[in-house]
Amino acid sequence: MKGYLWTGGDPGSQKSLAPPQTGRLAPWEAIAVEAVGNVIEFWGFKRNQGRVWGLLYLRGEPLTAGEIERELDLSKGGVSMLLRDLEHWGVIQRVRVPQDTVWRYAAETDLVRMVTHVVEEREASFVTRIRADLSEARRLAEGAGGVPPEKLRRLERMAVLAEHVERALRLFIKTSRLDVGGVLGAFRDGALARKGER
Amino acid sequence: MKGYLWTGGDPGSQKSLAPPQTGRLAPWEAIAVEAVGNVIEFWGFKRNQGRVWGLLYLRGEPLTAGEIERELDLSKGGVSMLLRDLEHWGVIQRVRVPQDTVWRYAAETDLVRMVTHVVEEREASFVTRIRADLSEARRLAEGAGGVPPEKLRRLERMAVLAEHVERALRLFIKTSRLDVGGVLGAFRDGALARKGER
DNA sequence: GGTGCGGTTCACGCGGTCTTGAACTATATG
DNA sequence: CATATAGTTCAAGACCGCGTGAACCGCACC
Repeated sequence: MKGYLWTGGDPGSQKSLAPPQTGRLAPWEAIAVEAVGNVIEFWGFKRNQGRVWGLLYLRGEPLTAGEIERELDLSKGGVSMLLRDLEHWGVIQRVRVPQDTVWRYAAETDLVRMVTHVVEEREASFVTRIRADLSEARRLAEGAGGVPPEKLRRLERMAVLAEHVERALRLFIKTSRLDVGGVLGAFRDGALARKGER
Repeated sequence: MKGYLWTGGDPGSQKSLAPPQTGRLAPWEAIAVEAVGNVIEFWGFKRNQGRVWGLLYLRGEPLTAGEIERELDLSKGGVSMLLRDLEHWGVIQRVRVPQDTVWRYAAETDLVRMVTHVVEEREASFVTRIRADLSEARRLAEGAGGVPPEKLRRLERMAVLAEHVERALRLFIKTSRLDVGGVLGAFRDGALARKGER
């Protein structure tokens, strides 16, 4: 389950060094983190990737893998992999505190941009694949001979449909991007006074 | 209970190639059917639901459950359930051929409408859920006291983000609908004399 | 060197989803 | 009524993705 972080020492000797409270998440934190988890899962990523990002974002300050592991009740290995993915996608950042040796992780604020980016890529390749399949089918059908022309027409219509769906999708991604551009302004962290940036 | 008479179109097309030539799918059919399966799965439905619809659409004439079972190599029970779902969503139609006792199933042409509809429903309830969670978290956090105001602001920003995403989504669904409206015109079957009601 | 700890990798197992196949219902036919 | 065939339901099992936890790596400090 959890633990494994604790294996070495007795629980009593918690280093006062880092974590203020080793306790669980505050209820409101738990709810918010869970919400992010749901969203991210909905978009086709792993739920825990969302939870990790959510925690990092809510806390605002960089956390260590160990802290994340404890707060979200994940395994050491799991946290490692999740962090790797998130960093790879550029939605979290690995930071080093001056005279500390451990890595800490901080949330980038453009989660959304990353999501749209990855989704876009996924979508695009997927859609092209579909269209390729459909035209392949059409080629075969035409070459085969003996295929009633009205069936060919059906195939053709499917291809048209696919194209239209593709267009709608691209449009969505674009608008989502733009729409989110506005959000990022408000969303972007940093100076409290800074508003309406970009 | 449900179902309509198959006031079938031109008998000529029916007998030419239609007779239970129950071999395997033609290669081009297989490819096309598979493509539909992929699409539908991508949208969060079962792959086989897409394959069944695709087959029915390509064939253009109503097929029996047995034929579907054979062509797509599915189990009897599975076909039954798949057909039930598809019919329930209104993307296939149950038809009865005059002096025959078995049910046959024909593809409606508005697969896309159904997809956007179901997706819309799913999306909508999902998004509202998320927003409810976030405001709940915010309520709790405010009530708890001792929560740094800047954390409250983070929560708030997440809620804003959620709203924006929601807006983008609705927009997508709407445009997709419209976009597809055009498609349906071309997509709608003209080859067979079909009683289009709805 | 050795010990401790942060970090990574990966085989295994759990949990959830989809499919199967058999039991069962319903309906027609002689 | 017996028989056959279409259709439905559901428990059992195949399948697959994810997270776990142990083994492993590497660095720091003693």
